Amino acid sequence: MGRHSCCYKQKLRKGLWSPEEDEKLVKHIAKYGHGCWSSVPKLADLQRCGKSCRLRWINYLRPDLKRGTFSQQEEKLIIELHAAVGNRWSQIAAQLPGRTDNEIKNYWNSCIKKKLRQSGIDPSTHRPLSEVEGGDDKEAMASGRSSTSAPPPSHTIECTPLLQANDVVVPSSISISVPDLRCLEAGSCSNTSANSANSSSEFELQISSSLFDGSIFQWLELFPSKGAQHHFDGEPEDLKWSEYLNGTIGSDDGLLGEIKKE
DNA sequence: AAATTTACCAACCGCCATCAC
DNA sequence: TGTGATGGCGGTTGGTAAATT
Repeated sequence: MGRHSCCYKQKLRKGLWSPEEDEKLVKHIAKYGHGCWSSVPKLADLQRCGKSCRLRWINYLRPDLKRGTFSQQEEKLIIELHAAVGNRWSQIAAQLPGRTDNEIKNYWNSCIKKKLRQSGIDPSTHRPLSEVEGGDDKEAMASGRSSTSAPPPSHTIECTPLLQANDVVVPSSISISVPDLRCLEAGSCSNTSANSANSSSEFELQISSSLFDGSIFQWLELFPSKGAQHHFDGEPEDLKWSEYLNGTIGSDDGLLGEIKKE
């Protein structure tokens, strides 16, 4: 396996996306949807591989992205979810409307980890550093894909409206049945049986939000082909795309409008 | 003011899962 | 059933802005 086949093709650009490329991609998706990602570059006249287009769209161009700094509540939720599911960023991102797994991952690695360590908590195990000292299976638990990372004993956390702060009304309740919810606050850890790797990995998230199913089609329903026209005609070149999209589309009425207010 | 370090984040890489043939 | 193509995910890298010396 290895590399995506389309990446072998010649003349594919890499690195940062130019505004022109962004525009092409957004226009194309607004008009046709992404369909098969591998065909997007050709149809949209982009010298990129489909994978790259997908990533760019998901992480940056999607109109339902929130961006900006994470709120306290979001941060708390990330920590809780990380304690529950480990480095399964996509699952965590699913509970944070408008945030991408990449964004959350970056935030985790650059900020939260540090904060937790400073508070004496091991970011991998969510246990007090004093308990974890010695190294052991530190990363093992957090690495989602590792077969040894099967989450431990089951607990349930209920997250009631967590993201209202930014006018984002999301999951009225998230019920997570997880194997061993690690202690989130130093010293409050009562359950230390963190190594039951063979415990059932039952994990279920119930989310009531219907706003972010991550579908371009949903977006297109909300802004039927209007996106392209409305946003690309005669706009200043130097406008940053993210701001551009978020700002303009977000200010539109409808569900996304509500979500966007920041 | 210049050099160096740190922090942040966009994007790439490689792997796995799934699907179609 | 086997194989290749594709989508998706998590880990990692590299560029750059900000902070510090």
